[in-house]
Amino acid sequence: MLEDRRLEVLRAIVEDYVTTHEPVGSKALAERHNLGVSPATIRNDMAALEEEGFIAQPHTSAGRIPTDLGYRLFVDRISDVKPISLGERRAIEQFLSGSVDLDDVMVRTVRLLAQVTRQVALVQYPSLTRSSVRHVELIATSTTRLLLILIADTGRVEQRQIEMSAPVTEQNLSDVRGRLLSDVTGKQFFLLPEILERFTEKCDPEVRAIAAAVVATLLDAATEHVDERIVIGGTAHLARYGEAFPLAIQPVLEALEEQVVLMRLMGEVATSGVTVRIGQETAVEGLESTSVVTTRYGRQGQELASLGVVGPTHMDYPGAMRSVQAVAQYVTRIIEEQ
Amino acid sequence: MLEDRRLEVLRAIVEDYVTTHEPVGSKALAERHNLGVSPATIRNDMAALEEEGFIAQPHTSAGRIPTDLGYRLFVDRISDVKPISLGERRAIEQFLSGSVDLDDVMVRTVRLLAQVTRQVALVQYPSLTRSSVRHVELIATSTTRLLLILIADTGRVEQRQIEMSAPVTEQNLSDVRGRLLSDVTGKQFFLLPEILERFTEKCDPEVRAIAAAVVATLLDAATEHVDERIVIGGTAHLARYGEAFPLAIQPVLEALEEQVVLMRLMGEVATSGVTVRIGQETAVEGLESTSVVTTRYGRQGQELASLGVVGPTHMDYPGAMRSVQAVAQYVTRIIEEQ
DNA sequence: CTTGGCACTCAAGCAATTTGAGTGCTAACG
DNA sequence: CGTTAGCACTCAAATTGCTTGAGTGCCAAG
Repeated sequence: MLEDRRLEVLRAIVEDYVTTHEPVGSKALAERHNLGVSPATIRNDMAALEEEGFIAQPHTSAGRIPTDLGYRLFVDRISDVKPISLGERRAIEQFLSGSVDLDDVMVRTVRLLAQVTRQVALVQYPSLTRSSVRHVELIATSTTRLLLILIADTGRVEQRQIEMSAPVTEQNLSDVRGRLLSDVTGKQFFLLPEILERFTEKCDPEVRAIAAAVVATLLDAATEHVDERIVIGGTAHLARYGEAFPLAIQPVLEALEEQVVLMRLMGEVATSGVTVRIGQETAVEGLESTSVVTTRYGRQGQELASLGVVGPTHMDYPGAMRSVQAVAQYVTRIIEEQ
Repeated sequence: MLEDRRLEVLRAIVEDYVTTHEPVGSKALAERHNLGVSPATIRNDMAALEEEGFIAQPHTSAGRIPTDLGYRLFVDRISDVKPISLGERRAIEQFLSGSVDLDDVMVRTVRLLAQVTRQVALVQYPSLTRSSVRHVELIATSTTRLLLILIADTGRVEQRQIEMSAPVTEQNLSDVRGRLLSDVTGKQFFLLPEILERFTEKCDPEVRAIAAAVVATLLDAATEHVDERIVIGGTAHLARYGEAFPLAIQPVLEALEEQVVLMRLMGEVATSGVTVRIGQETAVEGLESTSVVTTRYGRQGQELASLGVVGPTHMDYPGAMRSVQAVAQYVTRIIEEQ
């Protein structure tokens, strides 16, 4: 009972602080939320919450603001994530429909997410390793130059140049292409190393050089740095929290330009549900005063990649979680159509 | 003679202001640059320069800062662009070499440019219209679904889905593919509408449906929104000019997220040499207090696209022009190897 | 356990004052 | 005529002292 009210007080503090961005005092709380008790009682609760580390005072004569721990508790136990409205569903659907290719889907998604959450949005390209080969194409662009094109069932396309030391005949190329196609089409990318292990040996001696080069390039293209493509959008929203806040934007922008950081943010995500990392939990230098809300997208049990938003720790968590989840659902659907 | 010294004074003011970011006074000028005259004389020159609109005073008791017009004069008549050092050449070369595909080249270039200029960098993908068809591939991913892949000689790849209402046989597809390949390979993209005008008619009646769909999609992919891909990097540098300056970063970030704005910045560029647009000259809302330094890249007379940097009007123009030009040269070289 | 009362703290805002960098003007100089 | 020293003047920015009031913690009464 008493515990319950304390949580209510914390919720009220978080909600108020998120909207006003100013420390909230006991009086303001009593007025704005009908907690049914006087400011003095709220002060007692606040003292307890502060003792437990959920809220803090910037200075003696100020109100309280939630700590990272406070936000954590709020997210875990207090907030309820409402489903998005029909209007929002429609808006998302409309925004994402009519994409011409995967790049287009990614760009639209990141814009959409940035717009609805009013935060910085991140969208990772569908993982190659987790998808299957739709098609492989092998083209001679000159007698000694080949172009290998990989197409995944997500619509993702990778291409690599191959330089051959000896000229290649169309006949030989066609031979390799045919074998390759029948071996790998429809297979999952992560199985390719195994599948192609004996590919070269099984070829006629005269095409072995080609086969070897192609297999090497293909495996390289299918595994190397391949899940690293991430699109960012909405960075302008960072500037909104002008300088008033401990959120200095330079380190944040810097962190978001680091591939390693992005990979960490998008990679370490629970396979189901929405992941929220608050402040220090991001474990990234420069993002100490931001929170990251992410989720995976792609068919259940076979998630392709992650998407999410980055914002100040005093963000609207329920709203962000809601939007991230909804967008992930729609992207999943769109990608499956590709 | 007298005119000469005035220009020297302007140069000194620009150089000092660019490094210190503070209004410069007559005394400081006399000390730091050996102009051979006393502060009083410099004051007279400054009064004249102010009269002509090249410099201004933020307030009565402050030094002078260059106006946009002042920077203009500085860029046009005063600054000399030194060639880059051997070390820098090496660094650029090393940074760009070893790219695996076009996307990689673009990403590396934008990072490089942002790093050396310490500004926001913009790099536009090579224009399709200005390049030629290296290869076209047409693949059935199901009986009624085709995938069209366009490969330009710049290494750029575009792909589109085609939905057919009736099933397509491999035979018919192969027929269309063969005709298409022999018609368009090696041709410049902007000639395609003309070249393919009668393509469908010339086909056998039974493949006309396919031909029509393919031609329509191909022309669409080759012309529609196709030069709009621009990569941005180094936005963190914007935050460096903290809030101290009239350069509020939010409008700048917002502008840089607008496709239309980017196109305008990258599009309206002289075909040769480095273009500098200062302050208002950018003609973009939100970029009034920034300057844009751009140049085209790609073989002379057949430039493929633009690249450049965006920074505060009080930027190091000679340095930026130098770097932009040097990077453009190297990118041209790299792209030709692709 | 709750609440009104009250003394206490301290950031933030305001006004008054000082400081000094930088200017424009004038008169003298070569 | 261009240059320069001298000097009065201006005004942003920094410093200081003061006031205000939001918000607190604690205590005693309900």
